Amino acid sequence: MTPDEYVEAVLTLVERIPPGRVMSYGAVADALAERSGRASARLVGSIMARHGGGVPWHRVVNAAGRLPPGHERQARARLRAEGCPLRGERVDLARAAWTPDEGM
DNA sequence: GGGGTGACCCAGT
DNA sequence: TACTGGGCCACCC
Repeated sequence: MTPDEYVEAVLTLVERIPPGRVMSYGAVADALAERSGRASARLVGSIMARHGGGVPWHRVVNAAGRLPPGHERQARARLRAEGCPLRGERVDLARAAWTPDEGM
């Protein structure tokens, strides 16, 4: 799998996250690990930073439920509009976490 | 090729 | 809860 295809795989998976649900960067990396061979939360983070436009990037947060630096306001507004459980400035991962197998 | 950086993660303190 | 140290992997000098 080429790096370019890996980017596509990440974006495709992010698009499948249902409204009001979220995945952590690590969860995305882990979910793709089986199919791509490589998994790295940092890698997913950099991919979202560089190619995240065009997908619901606000549904991807870090493992602590904190929103992406520089976009907290935007992300929080969109998540709240989707009914995503928020605890202050972070997502309640216990209730909002989503995994690919839930949607299939 | 070598070294710094980042929308990360986990375990310890 | 917050901070630290180590590991991680692609990107950019």
